[in-house]
Amino acid sequence: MGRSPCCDESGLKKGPWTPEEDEKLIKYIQKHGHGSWRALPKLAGLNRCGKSCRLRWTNYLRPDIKRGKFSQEEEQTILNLHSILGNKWSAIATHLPGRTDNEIKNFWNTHLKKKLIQMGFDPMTHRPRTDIFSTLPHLLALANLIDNPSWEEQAMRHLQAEALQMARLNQYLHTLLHHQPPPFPNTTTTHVPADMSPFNLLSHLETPAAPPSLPATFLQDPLAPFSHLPDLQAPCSVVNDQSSLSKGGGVGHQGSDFGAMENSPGSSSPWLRQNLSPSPPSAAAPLTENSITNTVDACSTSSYGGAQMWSDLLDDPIFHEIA
DNA sequence: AATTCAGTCAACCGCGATGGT
DNA sequence: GACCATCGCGGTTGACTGAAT
Repeated sequence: MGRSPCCDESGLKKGPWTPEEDEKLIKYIQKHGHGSWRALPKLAGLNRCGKSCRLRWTNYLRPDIKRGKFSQEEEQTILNLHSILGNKWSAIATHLPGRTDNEIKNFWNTHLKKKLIQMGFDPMTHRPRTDIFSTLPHLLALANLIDNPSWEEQAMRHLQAEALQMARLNQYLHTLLHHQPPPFPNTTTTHVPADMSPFNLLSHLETPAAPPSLPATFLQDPLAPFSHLPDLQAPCSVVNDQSSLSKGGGVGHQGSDFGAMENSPGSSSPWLRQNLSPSPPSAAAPLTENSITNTVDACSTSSYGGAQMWSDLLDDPIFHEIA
């Protein structure tokens, strides 16, 4: 339980590593493996603490480390995983081969976080921000509407776009419900069919077909269909499954992801995903009146994050003003 | 050319978790 | 069960670099 004293020891070198130190560390680990990190520096002839050696190896010297810019795919994967896992950088890193948790964390803090903020999303919850600053885009949009002679048309488009999000959310929930959850004897070792992965399900949301109404039992207790699953609260099984997501979606997640979807701050990732997609919502297939009605009914009563989105929307005076 | 500023990223720090005795 | 050593994680810092002034 106690803290490691290694970094408190005086006389040990700190700061940037020299090429000579790197070489010593690489040669030693290649020959002997790292074994005990605490013992390693002495054995390798380094005047560093074990912690520093471990960090240098795992974040920089490891042979399988991928360098260079993050691809669009990697960026999307990070966004998706962060919406579910939060700041679990090591867990996210297990789904991005060759990337370190430190690298992903830095990329998040320097790029993705800002990107989300600029788009009006809370980077922690992945949901539209409701504070004073985030209403600015709304205000600007409203100003445009007032200035524009065809504001009714724009308002209708705005409403359609919002409703489209709800329709997709509804469809997503429906898809979740209609996949029979497999028996999970053990959450850490069991794989689920590919389609059970929330990310694979997300990919089904391309077409906003008229979503069916949700069963009343679901509206009362959305988690009930999954109540037999062990450990609904813990999203950590994602961490244990090294095979999913980044490897092309061939293998899915474990069942506890449902718990993660429900309990994690980022349960509105479909919403975010749509908003980050290159094509604007209004470019998608038209909504039917029925789908909008169903969506509003479902989302306003379910406990899924979408309900909160909807209630946020209803609480938004600007939304009312436009409507 | 010098200075300032902002962005990036390697490295450090502190804490909790884990495993051994 | 208590204690201790070690590991691993996430937050933060600070050096470095390139762009802007």
